[in-house]
Amino acid sequence: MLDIRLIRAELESVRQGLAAKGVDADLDSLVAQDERRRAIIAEVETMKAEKNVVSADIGRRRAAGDGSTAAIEAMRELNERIRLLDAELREVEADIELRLLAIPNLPHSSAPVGLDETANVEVSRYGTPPAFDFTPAAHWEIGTRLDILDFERGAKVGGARAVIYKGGAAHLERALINMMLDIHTREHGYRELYPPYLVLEQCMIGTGQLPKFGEDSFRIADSDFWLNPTAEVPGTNMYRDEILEEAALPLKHVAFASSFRSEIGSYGKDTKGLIRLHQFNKVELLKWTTPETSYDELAKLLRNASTVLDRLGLAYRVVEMCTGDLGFTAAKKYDLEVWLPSYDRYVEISSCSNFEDYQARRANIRYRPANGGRPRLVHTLNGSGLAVGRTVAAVLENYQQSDGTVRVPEAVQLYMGGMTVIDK
RNA sequence: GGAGGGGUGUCCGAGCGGUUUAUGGAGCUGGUCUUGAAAACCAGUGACCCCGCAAGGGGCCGUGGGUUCGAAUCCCACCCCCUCCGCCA
Repeated sequence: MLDIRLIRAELESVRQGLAAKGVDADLDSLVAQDERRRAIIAEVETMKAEKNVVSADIGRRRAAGDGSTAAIEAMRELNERIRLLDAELREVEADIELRLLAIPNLPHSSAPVGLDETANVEVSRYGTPPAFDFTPAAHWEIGTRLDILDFERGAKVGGARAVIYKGGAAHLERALINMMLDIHTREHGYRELYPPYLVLEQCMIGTGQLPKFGEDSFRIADSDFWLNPTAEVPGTNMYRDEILEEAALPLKHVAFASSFRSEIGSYGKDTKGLIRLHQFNKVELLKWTTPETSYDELAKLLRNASTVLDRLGLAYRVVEMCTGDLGFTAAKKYDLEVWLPSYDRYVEISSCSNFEDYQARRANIRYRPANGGRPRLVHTLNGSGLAVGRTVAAVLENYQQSDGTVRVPEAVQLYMGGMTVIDK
C-alpha cells in the first residue's frame, strides 16, 4: 500500500499518479480520517500519561499506608474515557487500513502514460519468427495428433481449462522446469525454493491479491487457505514481518510452483490449448532489494528471464507496460512476449515487475541499513522465468515439422535424455 | 486427534498485581592497562512501533480480548514450538 504520510504530504501528485492508472480514489476522506486519527492519538495519549502518573502515585501512597480512595474514583472515570477513545481509534484505523489496501501502487515516472494495452511500448525484439513451407498447426492440434496433450480427458477430470499432458509433452514440461531452474540457480545466482501451494489469507493481502481481487483466485472452502495464484504469493510473503540485513541484499530466489487462477472474467478468451488454464506451472524469479538498486535489479531480472528464451531459440519481444496496464501493485513492468504461430503474434510468457515498497509495506518486509540506523522497507520484484505451459506451447508450434512431429530445441535435449524429436 | 511442558529485548535468562523507567549475564561501543592482542576493570548501549519540527509522550514481555485505580505477572480464546501417545505419505 501507499504511505499515508506520502498521501498527506503530496496529495495532488498522488492523485495524478492514480489517475494515470485510471483510478479515482477518494483521497479527501482518507486524509480527513487520518487527521481524525492523529487528533484522537494526541488526546488519548495525554490521558494515558496522566493515568500513568496517578497510578504510580497511588502505588506509592498505598505502600506508605495511605488508603485514600478519591484518586481511585477519579481514575475510574478517566479510564472509561480512555476506553471509549481507544475503541474509536481502532475503528478509524481499521477504516484507514481498508481504504489504503484498496488503493493501487503509483506508477514509476518513466512508465509510458496510457489507459490500456494499446499504449504499451515495444522495447526490443530478438530472434526471427520461423518461416514454414507448410501450414503450421496450433499447439493444441499438434498435441492432439501426437496424443501428447489430451484436452478431452483433461476436461473429464478437471473441467474446462484443464489438460492432461502425456508422453513427450509431459516429459517436455518436466524438462523445461529443470532447465529453467538450472539456468537461474547455476548461472544467475538465485537460490531455489519450493513453496507451499496453500497460502494464508494474510499472504494474499501482503502481495495485493486481496482484498480487491479475491474472485481471481480459488479459496479453499471452510478454511483460511487460498490456492496460490502465483509463486509470488508464498515467495514474497516468506519474509513477512522480518528485518533483513542489508548485506543479504539483493536476496534472490527462484521458485517452481503450480499456480491456480479462476479466470473469471476471461470467458471466451484463449479457450484452446495451454495458454490459459486454471492450473499451470511457472518458474518464478523473486528479489528483495534496497530502494537504490531496485531498477538495476529489475533490468537484470528481465535479462535473466530472457536468457531462457534465448536458449530455446524462440523469437520474442520486450514490451514496456503503460501506466494503465501495470496492474494493481506494480510501479514498473515489462512483459516478455514469445512468438506463437497459431496466434500470428507475440504472446505474453513472462511479466517482470518492480513493486518498489508497495508490497513491502503491506507485508512489513524491511532491512537494516549497513550503517545501522532505522529499518527501511525493501523493494520487492518478481518475474516469470518462465511460464512453463506457454513455453511448451511455443516450443511445439515453433519447432513443428511437416510430418507432424516436433524437434526438441538443442538446449532441452540434455534434459530429455538426448531425445531430439517428439512424436507419438 | 489425546496428554504434558513452554513462548520475555541481538542471544541466554530472571520476574509471578504497584519500589520494573523489564533484574543479571553474554554481546556491542568507548576507555584504562598492554609492544600488540587476550584477560581484567571502568563507562556507555537495550529490540521494535505510533504521534510530534522538537522537547517529549504513548505503546510493546507469542496474538487478541477481559478483570483491576494499576497486569510481563490474574482470567478467557487463539497461534506457534517441544516431549510422549494415536494416525498417516
